[in-house]
Amino acid sequence: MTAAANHHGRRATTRARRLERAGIRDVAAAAGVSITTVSDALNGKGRLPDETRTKVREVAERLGYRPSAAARTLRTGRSGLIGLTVTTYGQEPFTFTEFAYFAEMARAATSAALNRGYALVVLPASSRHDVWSNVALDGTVVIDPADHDPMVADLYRQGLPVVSDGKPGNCPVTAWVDNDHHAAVLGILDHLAQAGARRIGLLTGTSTDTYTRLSTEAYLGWCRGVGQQPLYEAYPAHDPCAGAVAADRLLARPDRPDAVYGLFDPNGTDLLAAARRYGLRVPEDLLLVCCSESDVYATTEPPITTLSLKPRRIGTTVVNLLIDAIEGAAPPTQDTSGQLMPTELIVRRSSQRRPARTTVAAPRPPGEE
Amino acid sequence: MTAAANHHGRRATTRARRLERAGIRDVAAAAGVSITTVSDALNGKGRLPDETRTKVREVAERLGYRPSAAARTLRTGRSGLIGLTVTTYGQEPFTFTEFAYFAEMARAATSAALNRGYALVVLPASSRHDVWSNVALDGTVVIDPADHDPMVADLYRQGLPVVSDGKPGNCPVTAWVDNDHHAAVLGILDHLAQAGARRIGLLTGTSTDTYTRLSTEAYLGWCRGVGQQPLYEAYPAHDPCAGAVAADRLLARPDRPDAVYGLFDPNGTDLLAAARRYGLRVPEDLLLVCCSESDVYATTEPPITTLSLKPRRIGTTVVNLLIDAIEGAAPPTQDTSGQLMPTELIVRRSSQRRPARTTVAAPRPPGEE
DNA sequence: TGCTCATGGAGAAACGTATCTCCAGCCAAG
DNA sequence: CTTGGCTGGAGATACGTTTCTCCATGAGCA
Repeated sequence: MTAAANHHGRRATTRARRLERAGIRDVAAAAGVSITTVSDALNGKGRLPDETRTKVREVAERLGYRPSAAARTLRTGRSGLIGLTVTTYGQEPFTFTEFAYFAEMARAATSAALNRGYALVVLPASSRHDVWSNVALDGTVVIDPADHDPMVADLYRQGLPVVSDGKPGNCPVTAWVDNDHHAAVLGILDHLAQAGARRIGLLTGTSTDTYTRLSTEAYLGWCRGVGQQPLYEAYPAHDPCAGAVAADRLLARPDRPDAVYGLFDPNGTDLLAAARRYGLRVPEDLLLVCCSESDVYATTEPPITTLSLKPRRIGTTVVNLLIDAIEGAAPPTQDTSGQLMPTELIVRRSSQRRPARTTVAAPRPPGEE
Repeated sequence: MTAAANHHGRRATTRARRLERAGIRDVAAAAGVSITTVSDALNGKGRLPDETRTKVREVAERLGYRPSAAARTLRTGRSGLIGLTVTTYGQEPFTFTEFAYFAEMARAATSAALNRGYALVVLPASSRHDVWSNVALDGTVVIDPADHDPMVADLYRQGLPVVSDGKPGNCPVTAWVDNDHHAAVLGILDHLAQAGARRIGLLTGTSTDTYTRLSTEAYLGWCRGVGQQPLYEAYPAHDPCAGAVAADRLLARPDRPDAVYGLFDPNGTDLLAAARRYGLRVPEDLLLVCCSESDVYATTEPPITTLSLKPRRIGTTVVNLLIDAIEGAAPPTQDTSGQLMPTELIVRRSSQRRPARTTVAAPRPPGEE
């Protein structure tokens, strides 16, 4: 008695109880071949004549056979699943301020993964350890890991490939990708200075993530270099209301800036509203730039110059690096390799001061134009 | 010789080859108990004194034991994974126009799933059959299923619970949730009429999805009811450029509407821009409402009245219904049960005509106020 | 003493696949 | 006639759990 027949007998007795899906054994029995042959035929392995292959495939199709992903994963050690880890504030996954960025990035990452036969699982960075351990991952993408992130360290220790979006603070990862935030900020400040700005302000965040830290440092360094007094307001970026308040505060200062760069997506509208309250015209009295992926800034009045972090490119790169690591089965190297991606400044009217069309006198005449 | 010891011996010989994670057998051996005891201790089952439980847990912790999700899934038949199926246009998952809606909905769905111990897997609705069959799902959420959706039918046939966001055209699902689009559109049209509108136009889509169809039908029905000539322009909603063109076309008509409702998120800015081109003031010359989840319409000039579909509530409901079906193990009933969720109209200045503050004469005096 | 129960825990059978090992048959070359 | 290689395919094992079944022990009770 063959194993298949044996199984079939057992299966037949329990069939009445619950609806059972056809397994590889059923296909083997129906095709009159062994399990090995079925597996080889369907997976294109082994040495089989095409005749046998097509016959097995027909039978499998007829029975509506779907291989068990769980069994395959158990056997091969590969699940085809990639974790997408997002930072959480409170109950919600991913922050409000990073919303557009995250959505674009996740979309690109999803596409890239699917193109290579993987699927993405969205997981929270903190807590819910139960969920984490319940899903078999081949690797993980971490967005904006915190300094000394315990979760990342834990994953890495388990031998799981980890690629982060954002240079990791102080935890080992297989690889990382990040924007060149330093260069981006310097570029914006130079752009504003060329447009005539003399006192450039910054709207920044209070959190310690890499993006905020690097950007603020670049700003301070630039100020030091050109001898400008730093003018900035920081607020908790995850609080959507705090941004408007901070924007107001920045423009209410006695040493009011004549240009502002806002690090977060909603800063553009917040600053525009604040400027309106103080009767400041943009760009005549106030130059504006903010970091955003949203295209609403193309249609605001006036349109606002934005810095795009190109999240699509980042999402694609991160996933491809991760899958390379998974399939290369390269043991995570000690010296983690990083990659800096360029950003894109989309110049619109809010940061361009043309020869005044009206008779308005700018706070300072554009000296270095 | 016990099975554990036997295993341990075998394991020891191969240890040198690859880094092996501790399995349940290793924990059992180290704790001096059986595999059964370890499993029971860690899962809170069986009859064990607390003493044994804590000891086993300590040993497991010390060895860094992580149960294999694949093995557990294979054994229990539950993966804790829920598919989130998104429609695709071309290569990209989820459409551009549904972007904010989808992002919010997905976020809520992710939270809801995690709260109940499940994780979400993002999957494309079309093609990539290989990826689909490679992941063990407990159930699937389908966003906006197409009429006679073959994928949904296939999933359902396999006995997998399927819950859809959007009333399914003609395919069986376990349950569905949708907004009351009919009531929403009627509410908006009444709102506009009360604000003085006499010729309400509609910016709609050319696709056949439920949302577009129901909304358009409601509009046409309303027009018939009040005896207004329908004024609408339809465009392919997945093309971001086509919207601006359609908005322009609608306002360029000889029988130009004095109020417009736009079905899609970008319609608000598109219509505002078009109105500006034609020298129409909002709301004095043109009342505006659009369906959007974006809060940028709170800060446009003027702020635009929007209809929110409350995607968060939908995402949460859909996931909870699905998990109920999964855990209730209720066999999918033939008579699929649906649920209508209310929408929310956020009234802003663009749809309100107050007693004219300036000396402007509105196209028609607000007769029915 | 003999019987019943409750307690604590061990053994072993699955779950459904991939794959390693090995065998039978056949044909050609020595 | 023997040997060796190639073809087509069968058997059996392992992946790491969960869980069903069952046994040993000791206490309580007649």
